[in-house]
Amino acid sequence: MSKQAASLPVIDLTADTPCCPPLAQRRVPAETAAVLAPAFKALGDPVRLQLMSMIASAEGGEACVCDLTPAFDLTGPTISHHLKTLREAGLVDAERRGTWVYYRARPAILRQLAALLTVEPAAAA
Amino acid sequence: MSKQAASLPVIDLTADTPCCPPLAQRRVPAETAAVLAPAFKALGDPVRLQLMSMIASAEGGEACVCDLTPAFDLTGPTISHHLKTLREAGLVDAERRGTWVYYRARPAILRQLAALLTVEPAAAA
DNA sequence: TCTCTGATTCGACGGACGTCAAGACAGGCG
DNA sequence: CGCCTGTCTTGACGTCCGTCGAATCAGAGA
Repeated sequence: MSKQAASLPVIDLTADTPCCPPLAQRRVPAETAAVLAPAFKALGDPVRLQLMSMIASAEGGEACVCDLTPAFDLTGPTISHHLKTLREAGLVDAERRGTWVYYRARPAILRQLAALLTVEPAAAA
Repeated sequence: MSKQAASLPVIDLTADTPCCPPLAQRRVPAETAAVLAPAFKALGDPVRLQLMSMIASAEGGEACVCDLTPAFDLTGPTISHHLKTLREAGLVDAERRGTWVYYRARPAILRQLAALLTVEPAAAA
């Protein structure tokens, strides 16, 4: 899914307006599923889930690769690969400032994913 | 039948009490990531995302495999395989009634995943 | 009991994924 | 300029994933 944005029906994941009602409310159309599934897939790895959390919860809203890498028993290239996956899924943004590269979360898509998974508190009681 | 908990550090995904603060609020520990990542991974396929939605949004809260299968251009065994994946991820429950098998969503884990992805409306503006 | 239908399991195949070592690129500093 | 540090890309390897056809299992009904 490296070229996920290249030829798929585009849904603007950066928009602040939610594109989709909750998954449990209306059946998710195939095009929506094709666009959002890669984002869930990107979160479907323990390392990437932790990376995402470290970035999103970092002070100032951004985290340096140099702080991320030593938190795992993995090589630099592997962490870089996971960060690229998160980037291509639209979950984070990267910016180089001098020697270091900083990653920043994209809250809009996180909100969309959360909205999709939302279930009414009493819906299943 | 959810064997997903076979050898992992157990977090009770069926509990109604949320186990985790939002991903953007506190760094997700490795054990939590190891438990929740498989659930995201299970949703990381367009077919399973649609299956999940069809089940969760079905009237009566449950859907028959016989209604699910013809909605895709896939063979029965393939759909069955995807349903098994959702089952092992703890996202759905299956029950056989006579000839047919019915699937039902597990709202508790959906709520946990949604809670994990929650970001404060103004937190990142 | 035998058969028919619905659903799952088994075995196999091609492709994608996670990981690493080695090399390339970018920017700061003598 | 040349070196050093930090990050990314490349190429490779083994494993897991999505899909199918064929076989198997579970109930219903004649």
